[in-house]
Amino acid sequence: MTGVTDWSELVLDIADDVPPGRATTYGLIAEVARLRTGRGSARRVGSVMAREGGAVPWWRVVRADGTLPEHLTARAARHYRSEGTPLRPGGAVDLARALWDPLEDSDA
DNA sequence: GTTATGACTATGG
DNA sequence: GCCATAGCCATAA
Repeated sequence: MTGVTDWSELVLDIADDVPPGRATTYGLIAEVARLRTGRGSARRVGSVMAREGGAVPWWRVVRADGTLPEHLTARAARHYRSEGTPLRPGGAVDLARALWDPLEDSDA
């Protein structure tokens, strides 16, 4: 068991597990959170990240299309470059190569 | 109680 | 590819 008590803590815990050079999506985190707590939505994940995302590698959590909101792209791009995250033209994360599935890794 | 809002997503034109 | 719409669900006013 994880010892996680709050829903938001679970989201942050998953985000913290994303390995460098990879990324996951709001939707996937929401899916895992829903399996483990019975509720959750991508929108809710975004709310948590907006509030407490500063405590985790937030740039590894992207939208379903690999992008982030405009105000975060510049900062995220710097991290991607230093981590070697595969990108697509335009600066979005290349999810075809970089996607990390929390469901796959969650058995650990 | 209802409305508006948000680091979302899927679908259809 | 872009834009609009509809679902989504917790929070704040």
